Amino acid sequence: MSDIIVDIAVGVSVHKTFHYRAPEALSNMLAPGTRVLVPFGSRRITGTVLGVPTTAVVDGLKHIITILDNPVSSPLLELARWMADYYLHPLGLTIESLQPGALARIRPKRKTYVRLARGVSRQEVRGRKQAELLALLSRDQEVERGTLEGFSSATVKTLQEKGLIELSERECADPPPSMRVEPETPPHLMPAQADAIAHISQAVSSGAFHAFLLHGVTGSGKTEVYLRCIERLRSTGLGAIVLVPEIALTPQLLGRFRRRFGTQVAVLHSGLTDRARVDEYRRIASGRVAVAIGARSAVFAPIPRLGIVIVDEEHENSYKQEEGLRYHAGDVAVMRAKLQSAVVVLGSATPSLESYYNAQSGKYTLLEMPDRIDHRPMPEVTLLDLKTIASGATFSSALVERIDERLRKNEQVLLLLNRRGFSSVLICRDCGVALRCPSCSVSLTYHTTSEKALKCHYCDHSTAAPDTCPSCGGIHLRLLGSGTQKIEEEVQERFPHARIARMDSDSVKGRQAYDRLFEQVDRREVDILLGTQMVAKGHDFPAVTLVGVIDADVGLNLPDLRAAERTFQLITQAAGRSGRGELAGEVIIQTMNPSHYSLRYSTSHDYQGFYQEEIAFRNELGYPPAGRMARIEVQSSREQVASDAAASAANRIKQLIRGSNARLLGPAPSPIAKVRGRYRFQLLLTSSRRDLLHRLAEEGKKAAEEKHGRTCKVIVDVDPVSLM
DNA sequence: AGCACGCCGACT
DNA sequence: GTCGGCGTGCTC
Repeated sequence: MSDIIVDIAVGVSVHKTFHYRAPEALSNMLAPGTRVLVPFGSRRITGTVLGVPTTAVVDGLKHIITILDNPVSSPLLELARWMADYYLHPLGLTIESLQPGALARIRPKRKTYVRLARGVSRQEVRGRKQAELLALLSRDQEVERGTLEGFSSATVKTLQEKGLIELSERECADPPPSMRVEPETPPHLMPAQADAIAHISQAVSSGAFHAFLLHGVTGSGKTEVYLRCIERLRSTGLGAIVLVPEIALTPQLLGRFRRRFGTQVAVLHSGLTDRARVDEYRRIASGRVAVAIGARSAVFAPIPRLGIVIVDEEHENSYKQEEGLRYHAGDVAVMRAKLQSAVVVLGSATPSLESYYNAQSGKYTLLEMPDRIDHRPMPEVTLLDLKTIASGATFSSALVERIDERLRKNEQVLLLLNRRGFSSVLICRDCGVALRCPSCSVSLTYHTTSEKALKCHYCDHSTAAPDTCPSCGGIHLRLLGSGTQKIEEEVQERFPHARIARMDSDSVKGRQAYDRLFEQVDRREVDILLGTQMVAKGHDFPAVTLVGVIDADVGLNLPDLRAAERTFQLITQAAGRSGRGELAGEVIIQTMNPSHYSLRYSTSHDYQGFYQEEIAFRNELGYPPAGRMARIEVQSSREQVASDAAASAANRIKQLIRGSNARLLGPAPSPIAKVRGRYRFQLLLTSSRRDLLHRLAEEGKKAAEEKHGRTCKVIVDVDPVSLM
């Protein structure tokens, strides 16, 4: 029999596909999406069948080695093609990143099941144990071997040999051991919630693609909307994907989903072992799961019949993958829904400018939930001008008074300072030099945890803090700028009887610590919770009645087009943690810039106002969402190499750009010019046309690579989020 | 991305 | 005399 030829995307960083031979007998097992093992040079690598090429050179083709299981379904293959094209990433690698890396390695768990042999009439047996087992099986039909307690293997074996029972081995269908499920009584709905549910469910039942932006203020009950929409979906046999920021995967949120959907929930998060992740993946693919919930990569959950994709807190930056395949899970969710004729719901109290823009243009349907549940009031927000209080003081007297008041009333306080460590700079008073990271162009942060150390927040560099200036030998070293560690000390001094907990990436390492801290706050074992942006994200702490923002200006002056948007989101989200329970909430924001629009609109809970002002600025400069953007970054351990390669990219782009509406910014050193010993230069491209932008980015990349082949790394980032 | 091939420095 | 540095070219 002759061979067929198939087109294969290999899991290698090459922007083309390869042809392989396979016996014709296997042709019906080589549908597009089939995963295969192929020889590639001197190696064996995995690849994915794309189809049968129309024309092919027949000479010198190698044979496929084996066919792997877990094919990529055709909508997911289609999605991968779109992503590879949109994010300018090799198709083979893109496909591989849709599945857990360990999928091919880890075989499904198999268990042995015991049941009565078919067609055998009841027979008397001599052994008492044997009779018991037969009785058990005639009642329970089929039992997993491992659960048969009190029956020896001899009993089972004898009955099997007599032909009275049958053993069969297969993949176990058991859901993973779950927490106790206590079905909760769903709360009654606000009219705006009912309205949103009706719109979304109607779209789901129409069976056509539809995108919604659910703009609901903090505490308006967005999660309940998601739960109800998924509940309605279940009767139709369709499945759901719920994306949440990693940080929001708390026992609180998972508990709510598990109470509603029991074992029909599959959770994918970064803390899973390879085995657990693969098991969950297979369980989802088998169609036994109604809801797959997880962070960014859960957008690829292989739900067979997809009805709805929900992206909670869609404005969160963590939806953007910042390495390798630089996709945005929210955008991918919209495309996936489109390809599977499903509905996508993007939910947020502070939508990204991009999403609100799409809602304004009619691409998404806007659903508004302007009120908190049970008509609870929005917290009252006060801006405090730090310029009017004693310089160097961390706390205004107003904030101290308010904290005191809450402590007396036994209510909880949440304090936000988006800067970790103790002090952001250690500076020499004699020569003025600040201690900097040897591998990155940033100053080192002073940490007091365990030993007094200077740490870099961009690489893993860490040294003991010196007593004398390494540059001039001076002994007058001074700490400038406060982080959460320092504030924690100050708070403890000012409120010696308060129970204080700190929440930042230093104090909360790993999921367990995070969950534990959460439960402590829930059980009211903490009076003051202090932390970085971590404390502001999506949590529901009903006893918090005061939120204090210690320094709202952190991040406001960064050289980043989204600095104002990020500040507005962070402050609004932090403020939204206040007054979610029965008691009214209050918010105090300390700032040097009380007139800044991102703070003003945040104070009045005015998203619209903020949007109008911000979009005007974006329009003027052609920045997203008014225009599309791509970023090219050139990295090298040699500054000159990076700079030269970036210049070549710029020259090539300038030639191509003439007469078009595209614009080039740069090349310029990245705002953080060196990270981990690598110098970084970047170019920003803007245009209203995506195809043009793609072509320019590709050409720029090629030019940079031609100039300095392997000594530099060139990254293209389509729709960049971080510009640092 | 890897891995082989290839052409120049300090070691048994 | 070789072991191995990493520049560059290719992988059906």
